[in-house]
Amino acid sequence: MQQKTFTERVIDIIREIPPGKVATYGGIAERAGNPRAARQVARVLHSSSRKRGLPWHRVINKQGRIALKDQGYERQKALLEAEGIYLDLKGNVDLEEYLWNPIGGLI
DNA sequence: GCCATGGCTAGTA
DNA sequence: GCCATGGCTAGTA
Repeated sequence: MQQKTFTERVIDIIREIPPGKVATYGGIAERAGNPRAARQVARVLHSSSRKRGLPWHRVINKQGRIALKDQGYERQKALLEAEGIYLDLKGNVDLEEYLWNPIGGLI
């Protein structure tokens, strides 16, 4: 029986983030089994969100901010707003309101 | 093996 | 500083 790799678990988790909610790099890494592998989540997003069709835009940093810059920032912001997520003037998302809580959602 | 990568982050000066 | 991958290199058989 083959265990899933860290990367596979990360991908599965990202897939589960529901529309209108967001998750953080660190939070995803933690759920996937390694709280310190946040950068790994970023790498996965960068390398396979296109081919795997992941909802990459629903992943932001722990400060509630979009990590991308320039065009990437604009694209992500537009996609989040299209799902009803509000970003303030500084581009901050209120994690209290929008952070996905997988516990409640899976029970 | 070694090294770069990468959309991070906890914890200092 | 952290760390899971992928790619590339040296050094054996």
